[in-house]
Amino acid sequence: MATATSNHYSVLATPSSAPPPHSESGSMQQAAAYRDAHTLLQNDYSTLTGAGHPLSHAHQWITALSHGDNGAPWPSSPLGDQDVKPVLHDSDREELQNSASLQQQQQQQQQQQQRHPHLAHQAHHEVRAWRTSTATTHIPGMATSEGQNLVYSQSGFALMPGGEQPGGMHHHPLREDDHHSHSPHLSEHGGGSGPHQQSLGHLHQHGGQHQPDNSDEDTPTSDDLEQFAKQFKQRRIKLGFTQADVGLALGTLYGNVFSQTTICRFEALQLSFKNMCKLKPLLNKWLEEADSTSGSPTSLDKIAAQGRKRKKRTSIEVGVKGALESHFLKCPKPGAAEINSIADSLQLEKEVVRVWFCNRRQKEKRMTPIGGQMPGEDMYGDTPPHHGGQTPVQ
DNA sequence: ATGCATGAGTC
DNA sequence: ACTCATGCATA
Repeated sequence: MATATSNHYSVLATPSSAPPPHSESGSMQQAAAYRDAHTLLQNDYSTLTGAGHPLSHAHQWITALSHGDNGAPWPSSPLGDQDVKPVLHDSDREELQNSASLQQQQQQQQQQQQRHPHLAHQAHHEVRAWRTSTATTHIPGMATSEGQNLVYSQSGFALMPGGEQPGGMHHHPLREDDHHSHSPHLSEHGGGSGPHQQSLGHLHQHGGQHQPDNSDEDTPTSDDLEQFAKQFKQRRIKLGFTQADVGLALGTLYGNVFSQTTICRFEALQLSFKNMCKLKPLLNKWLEEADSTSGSPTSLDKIAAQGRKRKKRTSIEVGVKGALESHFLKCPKPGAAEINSIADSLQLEKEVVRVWFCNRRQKEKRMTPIGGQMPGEDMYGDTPPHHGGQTPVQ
C-alpha cells in the first residue's frame, strides 16, 4: 500500500522542444522498417532535438507537417463535427492531450437507462452481450444509440483516393437509443421472443422500413468487427508495425493520434461497440495505405507524450481489490456516502475509490468479457441471483 | 496487455 | 457525479 496512497502529482519539466504541429499529410509513409522505435515512443523522446541520430528517428512530425498540396484533407463535415486536432504551442502541452479526446467527446455519452433500481444485474448481461451474440443473437439496440449525434463516422471518407470502400458509415438514420436497453423485466427468456431483438447486421426484421443507405458499410455487426479486428492485427504484424506505430500513423493520416493502448484494445475488442465502429474505418484506411506503401522507404516518427501533471498511478493491493469487487457486486453504483465509507474502511482516497468504480463499470460494458469468465458468469462467488438469460432460445 | 487517471459532455 | 473515449504508466 505504500505506493498507493501517495497522491502527489509528478510534474515533469516541459522542455521547450517539440513543437506539436498537427500534421495532416496524406501520405503516410512511415516506418516500414523500424520496429525498435516503439520502445521509446512514450518515455524517451528526448532525442527529439537531435534529428539526425541513427536510432532516433524521432520527430517526424515536422516532416509530415510539410504536406505537399493538400490544404485540407477533410473540410468540416456538414454535421459540424470533426476530428481536428488544433495546433498547439509548446506553452501548454496539455492541450495536446485534451484535444485528442476532445474531438470525440462531442458525440457520446448520455445513455444511461439502467438507472432502474433493480436492474443492476440484468444490465450487466445486457451490455456485454453484444459480442457474445455473434451468431445467434445480435446486438440488442445497436450501440449507435446516440441517435442525434453520431457524426463521428465521418473521418476518412472524404479522402478515399482509390474509391475503395472506406467502410465509413456516414450518418444514417438510427433510431433512438433508450429502448436498446431492455424493459424493466427480464428481456429474454426462453420462448419469449425479445421484442427488441432486431438484428442490426445483415439481418433485418420488421418489414416496415428500409434502409436507404446500404447494408454493411455503415453499421458493422459485432461479428464484422471481430473479424476485422482479427484481420487487422494479422496484417499489421505482417507488415511489421507495432500497435504504437499504427496509432501514430493514424495521426499522420487523419490528424487523430491514438495510443498503443487504444489500438491494442481495438484488436482485443475491448472497446465499446460504438467506439469500435468509430475506429474501424480509420484503421481500415490505414491498412490500405500501409499495404500500398509497404515497399517504400519512409521515415517514422513519434511525438510521444508530453510531460504533464498526472497523478501517480495508484496500485491497489489484491486484498483491497477483492474488497472492492465485493462491494461492486453488491452495489455497482455507490453514492458519495458509500464511497466515503468504503474508502475509509479500505484506507484509500475517496477519489481512488470513485475512479475504481467508474473503471469497473466501464469494464463491464466492453465487448469482450473480462479475463475469461464465460461459463459461470459469476466472478467472485458472490453472484447475485440472476439467471444467465442472454440467449433467448435460438 | 491492463490498471488507474483525466476530461468533455451530460444529466 | 456519471458515462465514455482515451492514454500514461506499469506489470
